[in-house]
Amino acid sequence: MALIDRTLDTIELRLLGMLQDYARVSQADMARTVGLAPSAVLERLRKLEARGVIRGFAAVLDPRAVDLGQLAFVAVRVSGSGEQEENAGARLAAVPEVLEVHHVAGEDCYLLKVRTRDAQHLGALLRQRLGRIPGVVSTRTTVVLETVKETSRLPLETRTDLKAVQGHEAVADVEVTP
Amino acid sequence: MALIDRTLDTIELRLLGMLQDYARVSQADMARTVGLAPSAVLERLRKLEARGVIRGFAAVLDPRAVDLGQLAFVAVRVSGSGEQEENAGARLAAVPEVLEVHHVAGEDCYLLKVRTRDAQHLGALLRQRLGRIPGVVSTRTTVVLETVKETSRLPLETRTDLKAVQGHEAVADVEVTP
DNA sequence: CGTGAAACGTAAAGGGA
DNA sequence: TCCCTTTACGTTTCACG
Repeated sequence: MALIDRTLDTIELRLLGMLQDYARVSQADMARTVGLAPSAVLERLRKLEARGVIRGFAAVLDPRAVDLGQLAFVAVRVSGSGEQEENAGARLAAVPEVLEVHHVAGEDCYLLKVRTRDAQHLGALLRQRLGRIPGVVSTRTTVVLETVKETSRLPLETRTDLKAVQGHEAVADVEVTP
Repeated sequence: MALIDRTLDTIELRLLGMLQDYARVSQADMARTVGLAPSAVLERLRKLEARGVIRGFAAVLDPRAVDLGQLAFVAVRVSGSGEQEENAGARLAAVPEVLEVHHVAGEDCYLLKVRTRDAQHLGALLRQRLGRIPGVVSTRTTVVLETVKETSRLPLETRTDLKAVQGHEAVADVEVTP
């Protein structure tokens, strides 16, 4: 797939930026902002989704409002063959309270991001659900006291943007002697 | 605010579930699914947003597609007064590549989730941007080799749901002798 | 990529349980 | 308070140029 690495143009970056800020923005608004027809915006969005650049659209909820006020990171040590290790990863990922599973460098094989109601429920999850997964040898938990920032918004390179600005609007503000 | 702890009913949980799965779902679709008029759905969504239950709607992008293929978790040790500590947290949070800043229990004050282009850029970020923040004493970085699961979807209690099903559809499938 | 028209969705007003 | 219907307006979608 040569397409997967195809670079994103200015318009696509601006569309992605708008969608990261507010996924329910209308195509018409995007069209007005980037100066395209709505149909062209729709086409670009479809292609971005097909290319896998856009993975999905998610509502972001307040964890406390759904009784998941306790956040923790859990380092899980796994023993056994590579196959058994992968299997443990998949079983960790299958737990709904486990929001993230990362395979990390170092002695602790997996790093998990976990949300539970409170510390008690966290303890129960560790012992009853995670600890019982075959291959899981030990866990080391870091409890989060307060979250200062939490976003999935990726910083989009504005380099292409700047280039384009220099090549279009900016030149209108500058004396050019041909 | 007594409203902040008000519990969510079955319909609200279903709306939130739909929005978590696909934030661009139309109100009309939600209305059909939960069996309400579109206007009632609109009203509920507005209240959920006003209550802060819904924090926002975000597009989820493939980090590699925007040249942020290197994920890492960074434990940051901070020295100084409580005020200086908070200030360091705010400055860490201001870095776009720093997606999350959590204040954690234990000797390492902050745990960060960071995305960069590659290991080189990660190193540069650590030295040039994070290391220069006043109060930051040291950092310990865990590099992610592979992400098995990464979602922001919170598991919603289906207990209320099940009750409702028992009270409605389920009874239709069951012999009831009055 | 844009146009145009049909199909569809949204949001506000008004009223009822 | 919560929900419904109605209605005017905006948006999405698709065939076509």
